[in-house]
Amino acid sequence: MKPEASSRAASYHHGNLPEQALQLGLETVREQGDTAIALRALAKQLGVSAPALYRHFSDRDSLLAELAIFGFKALRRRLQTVDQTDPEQALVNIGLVYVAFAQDEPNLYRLMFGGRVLPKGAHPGLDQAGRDAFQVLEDTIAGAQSLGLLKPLPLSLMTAAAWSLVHGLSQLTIDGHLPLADAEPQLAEGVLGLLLDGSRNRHQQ
Amino acid sequence: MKPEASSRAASYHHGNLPEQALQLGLETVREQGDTAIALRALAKQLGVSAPALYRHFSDRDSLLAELAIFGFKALRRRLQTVDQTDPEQALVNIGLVYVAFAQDEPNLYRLMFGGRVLPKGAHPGLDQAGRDAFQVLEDTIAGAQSLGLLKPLPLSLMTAAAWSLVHGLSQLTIDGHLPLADAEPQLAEGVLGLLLDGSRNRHQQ
DNA sequence: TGTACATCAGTGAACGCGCGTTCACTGATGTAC
DNA sequence: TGTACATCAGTGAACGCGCGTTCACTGATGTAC
Repeated sequence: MKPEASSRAASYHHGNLPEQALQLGLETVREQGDTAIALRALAKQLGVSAPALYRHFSDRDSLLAELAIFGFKALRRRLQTVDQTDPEQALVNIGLVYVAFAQDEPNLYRLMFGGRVLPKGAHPGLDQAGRDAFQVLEDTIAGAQSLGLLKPLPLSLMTAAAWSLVHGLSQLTIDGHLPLADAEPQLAEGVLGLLLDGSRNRHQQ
Repeated sequence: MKPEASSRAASYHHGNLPEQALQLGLETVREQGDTAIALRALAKQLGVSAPALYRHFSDRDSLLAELAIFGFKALRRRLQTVDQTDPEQALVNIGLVYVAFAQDEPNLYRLMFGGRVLPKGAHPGLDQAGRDAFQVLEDTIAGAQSLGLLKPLPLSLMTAAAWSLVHGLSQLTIDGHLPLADAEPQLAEGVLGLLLDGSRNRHQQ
């Protein structure tokens, strides 16, 4: 058992370097974006030599990947808070929650979907975390579709449309191209409503 | 008049350094992304000293901004090629052209919408170029709306929805999260169709 | 047409910087018997 | 309970690097008269 693992750091053996490195890395990303992450600077702030980090992260990209994984897990958790009892409401709400996440965590969201950083496939854990988050969205749509609420089009098409819309709206708002949610709170709802109207099965009932 | 401006460079006075720097910068972005842009490296490749570039660009960011402006102008030009005679067809086509542009120029598109690079407002010319491109999209929607083809909702809402969708679809495909256009050519059309259906004025005629 | 001068567009050298990463190492911990 | 040993998690020093940017400068060009 680790001696007082969480409270005070041991002198030589640090005890929870990886956790603290990720924690500090997360704060750095949040405040200054992913380009501000530097292993040397991180180590210095943690009071540890730079090579020590290489015990726990094979290189800078791996640390960034772990931060992105953390982001996807957080996103997934947020998406899972959406009440699924009313499938149609759930569709709108999951979109709103998605966009709200991006707006709460702009820099983390940019890292997750940076594109420049870490080509897909380089970090299997990252790809999986992304798929896991995406899965919640897809399940919600599949649920509504199985009840006949949505057009009988391929699920992949419906989810691609929904994901594109919320992702685009997220990016454009956090980059200042469109007004933020708190500036125009009904924007996201209106936008989602348009897509939902187009996805609805009108021949039903 | 400049002596043989386009053909051969003068020995001391270069003649068209800024143009060549942008040209080479553009190639670099296209091939390696915006993070690969370095003024010193650029100067070296152009056979010129690094400080020479500072005659024409106040700093690295200004050069990046000019490349992004070029990108927005190119996008605008592409969007303007869309035939506007049938307003409804134009809506779909402008979306397809938008996404095709991003897929043809992934790294340039990422620079234009990077978010990390150059906070909005820092480069007035860049913001203007972005608005100019966006304007073509908005005009197309306004045209269709004025004919009563679309729901009588605020234009800003309709354009936000359309832009979000095409932007999101662009980003997700160029980053490998969704299949590319040539892998699944009908995806973009289907996605756009869903939004269009939701935007149509059903009480008309 | 010629000349003085301002301006423009380059130059080489240097500043100061922090970066990622590797190396050979040492101190601390865990484990088998 | 004690000891030998493997393993783990740190260390300081160094490599090699290219970066953005500033400085004082010089060569080339354009212009007024």
